[in-house]
Amino acid sequence: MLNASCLHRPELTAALASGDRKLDNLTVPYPRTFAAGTTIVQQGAEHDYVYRLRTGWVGRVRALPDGRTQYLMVFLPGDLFAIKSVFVAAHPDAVVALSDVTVERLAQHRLRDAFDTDPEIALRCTWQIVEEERRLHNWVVSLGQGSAEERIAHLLLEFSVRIGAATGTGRALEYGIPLTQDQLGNVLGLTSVHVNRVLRRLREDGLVSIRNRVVSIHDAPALERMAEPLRDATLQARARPETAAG
Amino acid sequence: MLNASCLHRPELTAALASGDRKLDNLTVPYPRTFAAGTTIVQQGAEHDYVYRLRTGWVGRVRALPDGRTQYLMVFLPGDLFAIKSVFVAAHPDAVVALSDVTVERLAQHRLRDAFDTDPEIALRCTWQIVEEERRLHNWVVSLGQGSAEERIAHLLLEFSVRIGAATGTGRALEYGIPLTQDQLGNVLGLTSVHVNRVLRRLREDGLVSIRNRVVSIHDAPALERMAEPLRDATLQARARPETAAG
DNA sequence: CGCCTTCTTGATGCGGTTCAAGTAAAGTGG
DNA sequence: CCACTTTACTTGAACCGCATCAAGAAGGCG
Repeated sequence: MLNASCLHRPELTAALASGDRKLDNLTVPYPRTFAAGTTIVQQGAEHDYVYRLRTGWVGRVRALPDGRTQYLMVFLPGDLFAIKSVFVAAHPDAVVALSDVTVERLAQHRLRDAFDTDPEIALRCTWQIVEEERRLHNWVVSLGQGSAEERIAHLLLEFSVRIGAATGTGRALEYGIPLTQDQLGNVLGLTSVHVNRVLRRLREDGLVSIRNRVVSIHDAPALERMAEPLRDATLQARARPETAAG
Repeated sequence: MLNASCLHRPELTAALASGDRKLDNLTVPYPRTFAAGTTIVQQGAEHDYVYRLRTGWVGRVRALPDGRTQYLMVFLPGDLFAIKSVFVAAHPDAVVALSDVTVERLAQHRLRDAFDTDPEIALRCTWQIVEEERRLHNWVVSLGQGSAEERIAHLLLEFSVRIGAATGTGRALEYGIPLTQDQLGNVLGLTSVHVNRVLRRLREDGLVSIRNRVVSIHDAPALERMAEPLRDATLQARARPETAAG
C-alpha cells in the first residue's frame, strides 16, 4: 500500500512499509464506520485521534465565515489523516466522509510515543505529511495557474492514478467518484455551474465522462495532453535531467 | 525563534525549541550566502542539503513547461527549507533567493541519522513540515476562494505577522519586502498588472502602500477586515469554541 | 547617457460567475 | 403506491473580475 507515486528515496522503501505495518499494533481494536456526509473531525475542535482510511473517500474542508467553502485534501484508502492531531491542538478545518467509509483509529498520544521510540513509525508519519505537501503544491499550482479545463482534467487523472496505485492495478480508466459537481467545484475553486459546463465539453469531445458517480476516461492521451502543464514536474524532470547549479 | 503562530500542542514547546537548538550542531561550519535571484535548489534536481534560513527571503517556485510560474512557499528567517531532501530524491520545484540571503546548511544524511536517533530533532523537522502544510492550506483557500483584494490583503498581513514573530516584536506595521509586483503576482496567482491596480486602490484608500520595497500598513483594522474571510479559522474557532461531534 | 527592469495606466476581451429556471432522480411519509 | 420534498444535474442570459495587449514613465546601473 503506502504511496502511489513512490518518489521517496529508494533506501527508505523498506523502512516505510515496515512503519506502516507497525501502525497495525497501535490501532484501536475495531475499525469504525462513518456514513457519507458525516463530519469526522469538527472544524476548530481539538481532536485526539489519527485515522488510517481503509475504504471510501474522505475530505478535508474549510468553511469560510461567509459561506464559501474550499476542500484542501481528498484522502483515498491507505492514507493517514488527521495526523496533525499529534502536533497541533486544534484542527483549522473539518474532515468529512465523502462516501461511506471505514477507518482505523489511532490514539494521538500512543502514536506520539511510538513516534519518539520508533524511527520507522516516525518516518511513516512524516512521509504522509511530505506526500500531502506534494499534493498541496500541485493543488496550489492548479488553482493559481490552471484554467478550468486543465484543473478538471488534472484532478480526474490524479484520482485515476491514485486509485490505480492503491488497488495495485495500474491507472484506473474507470472508477467510482463520490463527489457531486458542487463538491468538485469546491475542490477546484470553481462554481458547480462551470464544472458542469466544462464536463459537458469534455464529454462531448469524447475525453471523459461522469455518469452515475462513475468516471470513465475515454481518451486518456488527450486528457493527459490537456492536463500536461499542471503535471508534477518531478516526472518531466526525470525525462530530461538537468545539471545542478550552485 | 521557531514559529510564529505557536499552534502546536503546548507540551511540545520545550522539545521543539530544544530540537531547534540541536540543529546547530549539525550545520556545516560556515554559513553560506546567495545573491538575490540565485537558484539555490534546481527544479527537478537531486539535492543533498537541508537549509536553515538566517537572513533574507527565499521562495519555492515551480515553472510550468509553457512559461507560467507559481510560487509555492515564501520562507522567512528561522524557517527550515528544502527539508524534503531528507525524504525524496528529486525536488519538483526550484528554491530561489528572493533577496540576498545567508543560510546554514545541514547535510541530508546527517540530519536523517539525527532524525532517527533523536526524537526532538525528528519533532523539529516534522513540525516544520506541519507548519508549511498549514500555510499551504491557507494558500489553497486563498487561491480557490479569495478575490484579488482579499488575497493581497491577506498576504501582506501574513508577512507582517511572521516577520513580527521572528523579530520578537509584535506585528510589523512596516517591513521590507524583496518581491516585485511580478513576483507578487506569481505568489498570488494574479498578473502583475492586476496586482498593480489593486495595490493602487489599497494605497488610495489609505490601507497599505508599498514604496521602495517597503510595505507600510496604514490602516491595519481595515486591512484585516478585508482579509478576514481568508483568515486561518483556528483563531476564529478559539474565540467561540464549539462542541465536538462523533 | 542609454539600457534594462519595474512600475503604471488605458483599452479591450474573455473565462468564469451570478442569477434564474427547469429537469431528473431519489427518498419519505401518508 | 402516489403526492411531496429534496438533492443533483442541466442549460440560458447577463454581467464582471481579471487577463491580455500595448505603450509610456520612472527609476537603477553600466
